[in-house]
Amino acid sequence: MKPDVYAANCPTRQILDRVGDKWAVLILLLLREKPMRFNQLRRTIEGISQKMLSQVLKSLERDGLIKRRAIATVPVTVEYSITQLGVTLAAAVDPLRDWAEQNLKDVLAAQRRYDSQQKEEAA
Amino acid sequence: MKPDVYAANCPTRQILDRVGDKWAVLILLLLREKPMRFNQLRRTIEGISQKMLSQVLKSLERDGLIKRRAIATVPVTVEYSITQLGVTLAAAVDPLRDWAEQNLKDVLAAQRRYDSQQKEEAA
DNA sequence: TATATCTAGTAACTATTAGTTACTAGTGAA
DNA sequence: TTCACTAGTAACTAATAGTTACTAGATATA
Repeated sequence: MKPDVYAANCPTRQILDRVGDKWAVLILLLLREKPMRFNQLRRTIEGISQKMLSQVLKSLERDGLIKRRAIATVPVTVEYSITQLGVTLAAAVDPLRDWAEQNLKDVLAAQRRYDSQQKEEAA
Repeated sequence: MKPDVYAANCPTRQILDRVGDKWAVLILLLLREKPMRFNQLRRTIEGISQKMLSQVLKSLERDGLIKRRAIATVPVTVEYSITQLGVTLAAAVDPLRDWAEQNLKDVLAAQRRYDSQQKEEAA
């Protein structure tokens, strides 16, 4: 049976929503490079708050995309790393990032066209 | 110069955010199949409200991913269709949808594992 | 000896966004 | 006469995102 992403109860849609999380994707791509600690992630990802980082890490761990390892140092450090499942998701995100980089100019141009059109109509 | 998606001001991140929009992706994939009217979209995509549909259609049009065409019928009908740029974005989203369909079981299993683990620790 | 900094978060609060519901106006059908 | 259809918009509420202050124990700095 083929899943219908347009049905509200479709679980595939839940996963698309999760990928839609702006921070989740960034964290996943970062952890693919190398494991990182909490504050290390916070410093690297500009604009993320402690709360959101904590929240998103938890949900990524819940989904089996990353794993959390507490190391008995003083103070305790926690290392986050990507799982095999996470690696495959990150790979599926790559085409999207590439698209964004390649088509950024076109999108910005379209926005400018649209905005000036709107201004004209308002006048 | 390589864009840094981890920098807050990176325009590529803006595009990732837009793709992150749960409704936008669904609409894009639908319009790739065939052009559709406003209420037709609303009926097909379960759970979307008039307001969100209107909002998302507007921003997709602004980004040059879809185009809007008003047809002089009575009452006026409006047809939305995907642009060439939109087609390329939809293609970049495909691997993601495929990933979701293929790995849904693993993700749900990971969630169950995590949740029962948490319950244990709470007890 | 105080003071600041580091660790990984949590709690309380505010701001922003998502979603709900009712409404527009003109026409055709039951 | 009342309902349904078209494509939205406006006002409101609910949910989520983001901000800020705080925890506790140790180490470095002045």
